[in-house]
Amino acid sequence: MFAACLPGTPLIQIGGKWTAKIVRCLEGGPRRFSELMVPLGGVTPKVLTETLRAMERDGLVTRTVRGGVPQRVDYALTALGRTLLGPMAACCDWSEAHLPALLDARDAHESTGRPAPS
Amino acid sequence: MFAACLPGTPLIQIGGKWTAKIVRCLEGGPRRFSELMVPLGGVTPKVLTETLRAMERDGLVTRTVRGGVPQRVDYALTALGRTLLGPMAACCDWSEAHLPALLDARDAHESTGRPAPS
DNA sequence: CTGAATCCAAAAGGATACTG
DNA sequence: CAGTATCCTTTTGGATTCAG
Repeated sequence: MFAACLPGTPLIQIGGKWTAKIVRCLEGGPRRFSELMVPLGGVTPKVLTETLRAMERDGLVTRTVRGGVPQRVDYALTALGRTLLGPMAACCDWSEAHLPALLDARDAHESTGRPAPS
Repeated sequence: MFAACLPGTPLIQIGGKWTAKIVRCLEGGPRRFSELMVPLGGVTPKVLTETLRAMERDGLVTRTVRGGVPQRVDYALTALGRTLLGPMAACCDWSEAHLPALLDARDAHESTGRPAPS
């Protein structure tokens, strides 16, 4: 979802489908596994685990196991992870401002360009 | 590569693997099909066509067929497409500043966390 | 030159069930 | 609660070939 679009380098894509939302969910402080599951809306534990592991590997989040009978694990942004908040905000601002226009264009194109796809 | 990460909306991903680089290639003005092929480094015509068609459908680029014996087609950013340059620059700045740190973290994690994956 | 057609491999994401 | 283990579907991107 987040492309490292340096002109001279091969294209690198950072993160998967859920990375952006996870970063925003962690913006306000550490969250538990289940506290991430719910607001993400329908992500499966397998995918959430994979994504969080990848982000941990990349130094974007920390994973803290806090024992106890109902096990508890906290995820939090690292300093590096917080540096993503800036560009992420730029993307969100763009979405709020221009995504409707993009979707309008998409609808319009489907109406004019291909009236009967049957 | 470009996630519309509004908190309340379902996640929408804008563009594919090459969208970011295409936008940057078009930043300086219209480009022809073959002028996009080369700097993108190894994209196949099929994928480039698909990506450009999607961007045209979304109102991000215009496609202008200029006849002639060697056929010529120009692609250019629309006003909407140019609004992407801002957030895109933020992403590129982030990449330049923090991508090395991310890759370092990735290497370090692979060394410490899993010494013998055989 | 531009791009459509076909076929294909890999990866991402998801459903479901089970474990410490 | 916080995952792990399997299996599966869909999507994406690519190689190759052919056409206007």
